[in-house]
Amino acid sequence: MAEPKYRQIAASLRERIVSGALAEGERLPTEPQLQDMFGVSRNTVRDATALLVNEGLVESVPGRSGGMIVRKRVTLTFHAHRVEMPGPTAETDAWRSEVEHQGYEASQDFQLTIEVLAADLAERLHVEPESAAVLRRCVRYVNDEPSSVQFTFYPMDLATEVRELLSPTDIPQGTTRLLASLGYVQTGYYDEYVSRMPTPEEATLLRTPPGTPVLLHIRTGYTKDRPVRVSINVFAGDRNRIVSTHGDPRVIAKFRPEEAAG
Amino acid sequence: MAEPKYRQIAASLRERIVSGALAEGERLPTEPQLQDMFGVSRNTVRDATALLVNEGLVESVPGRSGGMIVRKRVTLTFHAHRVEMPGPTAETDAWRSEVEHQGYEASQDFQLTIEVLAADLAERLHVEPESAAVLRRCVRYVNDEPSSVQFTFYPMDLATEVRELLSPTDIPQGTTRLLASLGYVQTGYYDEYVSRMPTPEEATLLRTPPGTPVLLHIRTGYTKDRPVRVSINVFAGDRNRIVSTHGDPRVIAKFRPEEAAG
DNA sequence: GACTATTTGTACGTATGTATC
DNA sequence: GGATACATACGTACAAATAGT
Repeated sequence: MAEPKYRQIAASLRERIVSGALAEGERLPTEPQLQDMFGVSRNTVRDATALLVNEGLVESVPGRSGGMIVRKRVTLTFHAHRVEMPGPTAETDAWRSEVEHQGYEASQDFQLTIEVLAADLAERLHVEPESAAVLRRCVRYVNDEPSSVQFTFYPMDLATEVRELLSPTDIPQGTTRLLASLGYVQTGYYDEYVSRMPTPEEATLLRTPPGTPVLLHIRTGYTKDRPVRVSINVFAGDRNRIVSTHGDPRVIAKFRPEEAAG
Repeated sequence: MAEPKYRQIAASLRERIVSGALAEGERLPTEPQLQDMFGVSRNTVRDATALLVNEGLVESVPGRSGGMIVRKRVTLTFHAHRVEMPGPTAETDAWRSEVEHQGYEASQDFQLTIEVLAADLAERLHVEPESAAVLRRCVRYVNDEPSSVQFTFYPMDLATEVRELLSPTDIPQGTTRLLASLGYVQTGYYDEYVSRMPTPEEATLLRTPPGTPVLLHIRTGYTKDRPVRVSINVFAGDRNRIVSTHGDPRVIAKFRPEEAAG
């Protein structure tokens, strides 16, 4: 057999989806219908649809008027450059204003804990592995749907200098600005971008359907003297993209005017 | 049933993997062994391992000494900031020197075609949809394994001005530098980062196992007068990360010395 | 090269459970 | 409750890939 039946069936359905013959939100034929159409058993049909689910193309909904549904995606744009580097462009609550500027409703859950640092995080912060750190965690919702989670780690010795970091509520002015006002001016940062499948915890938290990867943005911030924090943003890959601009701001404003606003 | 059997089995195996009890490259118990261990049918065992495969945790190898193997990942770092913005830091072949600096062997396949622009690309380039464009495509191999693909689109009218863009071979000095020497100096760019599951074509080209997402880096480059190109980098998510630094170079050099070199 | 043993892959059948309308 | 859809779980059989004899 050149190509297994279930792959042929998946290819046939995939073609109808990407070509637009099956639009977003539309239902695929039901399993019994697909059995008849392709002359195979139900299990073989399910092997085919499982492939599409894991590609993130369709989502299954049980029940009378359920079925395999072509997934739609509303993409929120997250501007990596707008949040940092103190100055006139830094905003009170950068993420919230981003979301609202794009016409959505923003909310977040904040939580503070003290954690033992994993080796890779300790390395980024230039502290001993197993050191303690303050973790400020923020689950972010767009239109009441979880969209991303941010984990920001501060070395413990910094938190003892800047006691506000231990405040168990969101800091309205932003921690970057707070630290700057106390002499910890961020003069540079190191950004990493990674894509992988979510852990089960992340999938539950972000309510990602099977076949949805996460996009990680890991930012290490430095003053002129030391690393001051590591921030890990975990984005549901089907609902977010990250944008960053470089070079002459007038040029960007000319060709991406929507970026200059907000 | 609170939690389905196949999910319980997957959770049990997952725990042994993430805890390190099952190290990278090691084999999971075989299907018959798992049937005995958990007292379930082979199909149920396969449902469990399929979950792990789609999470990118394990990979299946058929055959006598095959099995389900815990995946290992060698991560190549791609520096987004080192490639662009003409100046003393721009290198002859930025990607190649990156890879070799990290101790791997680099090679690439180059191909030039003329394409009709899709709507989203035409928008980025500020040209009419369905316009023609030059596509310079580069498949990049690390240690002879495909690692990423780069698609760079130049508007057709620019290619008629800069005929070298139509050369069907790699331009050693780099197209950014070539364009700059002809007066098309890149003064800014717009970066987008996206994570999604690969299309079957991408999965074949990059030889990604099931459960591996791709990481997309889309860069639109501008002179002071116009967009001059869109470059789409498709990275196999299990083998690549993208890094970008901002702010005072001395600070970065102090805390990430490995970034200053190479 | 032929053969065998082991392991995963494909494909079928059946039965029952759960969610939704 | 009844109808319809997907989800779970069992069983069976044979195919394909791989390593060793």
